Amino acid sequence: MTRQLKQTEKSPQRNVRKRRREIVDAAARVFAERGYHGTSTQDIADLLGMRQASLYYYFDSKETALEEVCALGAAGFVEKAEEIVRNGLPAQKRLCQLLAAHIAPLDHRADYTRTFLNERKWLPMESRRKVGRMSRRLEAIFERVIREGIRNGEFRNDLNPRMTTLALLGMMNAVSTWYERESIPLDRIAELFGDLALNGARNTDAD
Amino acid sequence: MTRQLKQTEKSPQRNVRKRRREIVDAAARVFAERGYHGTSTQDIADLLGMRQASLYYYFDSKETALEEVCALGAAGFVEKAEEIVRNGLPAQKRLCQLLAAHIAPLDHRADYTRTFLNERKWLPMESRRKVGRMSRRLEAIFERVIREGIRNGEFRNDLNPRMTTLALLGMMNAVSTWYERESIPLDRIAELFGDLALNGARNTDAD
DNA sequence: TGATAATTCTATTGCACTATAGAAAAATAG
DNA sequence: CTATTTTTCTATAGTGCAATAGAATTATCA
Repeated sequence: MTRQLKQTEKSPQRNVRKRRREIVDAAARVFAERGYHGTSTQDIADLLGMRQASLYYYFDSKETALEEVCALGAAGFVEKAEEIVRNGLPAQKRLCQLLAAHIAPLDHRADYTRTFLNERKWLPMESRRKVGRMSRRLEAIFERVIREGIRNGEFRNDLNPRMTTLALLGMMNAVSTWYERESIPLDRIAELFGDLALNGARNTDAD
Repeated sequence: MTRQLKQTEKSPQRNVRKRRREIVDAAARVFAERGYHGTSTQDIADLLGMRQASLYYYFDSKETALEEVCALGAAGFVEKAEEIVRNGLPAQKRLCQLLAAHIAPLDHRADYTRTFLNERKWLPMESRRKVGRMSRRLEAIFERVIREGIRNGEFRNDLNPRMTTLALLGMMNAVSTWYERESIPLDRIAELFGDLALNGARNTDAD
């Protein structure tokens, strides 16, 4: 009896997990659309056809839902990047892969990534620091690839790894703000951005 | 008498304009800090040491204050750019000047530019379209300089002017999110970003 | 089926917020 | 000094919101 109860409390049933995830999905959608402060828990419930108060069976607070959305959003960026950084390819190639991998979730996980990018600043201290650490992990990956490229001569040795990282991430993150308006496929964006980052705009054929 | 009254209504006294501007300044500050939906009119009043209701002597609504902040924020970006685009210098030089001019207000008008960049999406239709037009004017300036650079051979002819513009603006706008943390002067950022945009990361001295 | 647990519901509390009304106070002008 | 205008104030209406309490419903399982 005690065991049964404990198990129920500690590891929620499959159905609870599933429903919880549906709610997080809905939250991500409205948070991305109207911002955290601009959405009411009623908005989330409406999207699911359930009552506002019923949400509190799954979440302690609106803030908790934001934490979950942001954590998933951040994870979507970091996971693939950690794979790429270790794959042993040339730094140029890895950098392009990092750019492509960073753009991808801006599309197929748009609600999560947009919420992570724009709304994480409203998280309470503790969880804000947590997603902050994930951000820094991602930045460190970019910096590491750039440093390795400089060391082995693929990249210019006067490159500032930190600023280059921030420039590239800013360039990529902004995609989420305009790519719905601009009719251009994501892989083409990745291609063009990779080329711009590696070669710049200047025409080197000129005399 | 009628003349006197009309004058009072149509062109507010110097003091009214001045006080109005103080309120807009305060609004910009809290909007930038806590977001539009995250700030109350009480927050704005607190910053000025006045009563919340007194704000309504100068503004019809919180929304009106946001409109004014965003309009000023947008103007700060466009004005200098329109000067630069016509100055007849080589496209490479003009592009670097555009980048530097775009970074500048992110510092000395930080509250206005951050509010413009992050909060304009909450504006009502009409004024959102108005600041949208200003954004497009700025983008058009970047695109024009890039096209001119391609035509005269300064830039690679396979450059995509639209995507390059969006890449560069994204890169620059992101500065507002991190430059307070990173201890690096703005002119150095402009220098590094200009160099990256023109020359890319690749080491062209390598064999 | 009937008992127990899981899930969703109705109803409500209490608070924070925008905006308005009109009085009070301060500034300005005759 | 008095009258008038400008500015700020107090007080409050009205709304929307997050969160809680506890009843009703639905699912699970012996």
